[in-house]
Amino acid sequence: MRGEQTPRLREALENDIVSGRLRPGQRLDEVGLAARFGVSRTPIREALIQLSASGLIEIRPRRGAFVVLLGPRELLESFELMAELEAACARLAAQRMAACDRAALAEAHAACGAAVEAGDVCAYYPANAAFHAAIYAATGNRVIHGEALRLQRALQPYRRLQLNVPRRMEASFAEHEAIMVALCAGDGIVAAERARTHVLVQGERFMALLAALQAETEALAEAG
Amino acid sequence: MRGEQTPRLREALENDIVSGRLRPGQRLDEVGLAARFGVSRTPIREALIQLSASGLIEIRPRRGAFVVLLGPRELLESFELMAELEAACARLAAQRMAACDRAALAEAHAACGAAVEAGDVCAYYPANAAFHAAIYAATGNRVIHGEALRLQRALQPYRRLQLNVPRRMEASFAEHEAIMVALCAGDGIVAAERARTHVLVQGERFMALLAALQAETEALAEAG
DNA sequence: GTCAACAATCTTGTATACAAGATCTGTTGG
DNA sequence: CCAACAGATCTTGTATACAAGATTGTTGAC
Repeated sequence: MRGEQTPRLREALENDIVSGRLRPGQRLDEVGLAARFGVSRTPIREALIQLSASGLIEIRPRRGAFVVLLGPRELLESFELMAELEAACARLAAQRMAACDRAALAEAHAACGAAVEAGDVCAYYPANAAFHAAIYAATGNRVIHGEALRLQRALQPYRRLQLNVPRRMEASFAEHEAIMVALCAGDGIVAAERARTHVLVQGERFMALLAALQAETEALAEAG
Repeated sequence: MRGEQTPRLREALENDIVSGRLRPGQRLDEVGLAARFGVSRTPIREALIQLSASGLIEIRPRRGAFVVLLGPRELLESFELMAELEAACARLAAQRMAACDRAALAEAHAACGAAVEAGDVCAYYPANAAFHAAIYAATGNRVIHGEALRLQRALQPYRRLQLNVPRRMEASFAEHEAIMVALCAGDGIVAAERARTHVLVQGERFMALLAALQAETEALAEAG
């Protein structure tokens, strides 16, 4: 074997989970993954442990690894944490944003706008993520930046289900606009409040969809 | 082997790091640890990966695992994140605290008071940690609770150096008192601001001590 | 005397082997 | 016909073996 396998495996699996190729609740078989990636179980296990630490999968001792399926409570709680983190990021960013951060944010916002114009929901996903990531970066605090990114990724599989709500993309973009205005005005308090609400609204929208998801999951469980 | 080794190993190493038996910057030798715990390298490696994910150690590829030694910048950034998290916890706790949370918080606060009365800095450490943990718990949000605990543990090795500052213990206790007042009054805004300041003050006090620590570390590096 | 290149040694990363717990299945008894 | 149990099978958790990169110490040239 040439180099290090574990990082590659972790990224590949992370991608599969975040992109939805691996569904929440699905079991990850070590030997199967080992065969698929052409490596032994050892680096697979190490990658799984890392994914478990970042909250994307759950390892149940002697039972195996499962893509995390957040229940309603945990999902709501996670969105609440995300909302608080985003609010903190917005507050700090408003105080500290440098010129290059401003430019990056404007660019990300424009990309969101383009997706809205085109009515392209698929393009809005990554543009939206990049917009939020630009705010994290604008805090100038790499630790906060990293934590926010980690949580963003952990919630990504769920966000995916959500922008299909009619007119949600347009509403989201309008909220981004309002956040940007506050950020550029240097008003941390308002920016924080708008960011918090923006995320919490997503979380709440979710609960409705979650009910459907749960029902579907249970139906699948009964059927299987 | 009987049961699962990895969790035991992780906890033991975590303890060694948090308690300061393993110094920041120190290298962790896999075979040495394996011999010490009477297991093979495999579970040791898995425990190290978990510790790396929780931020207590850093794994440099092909180089080994090292107890994280935060530089001035990272330390300040980590304290800033902690401050934001604590502020969020205080705000949510003020809004939601149940009777049992109130009781637990009062008890933890009393324990801090006892340590102050006795002038026992060693007893104040865990009492202080318990007080903060009681606030996290009072949010009723287990995800936030868990994240706050994780970060608290990661910063513990550094906090250890800090309460030796003259009268810091008394000042810390007075700040706790002020936070409790706001929490019990249900004033989330004030509680959040006080909690944030409380943590940031710790972080800032640190920078002075850090200068000394860095100087010492560099001296050691030169000497060794 | 200092620096650079090389070899011996050590450590990590990965593969494979094996033991023990979990799951599944087929059978038996009610 | 269903429930419970015993054996077989599968999967995980750990140990060990081996290969490749990193470290260290030595030697030789300048």
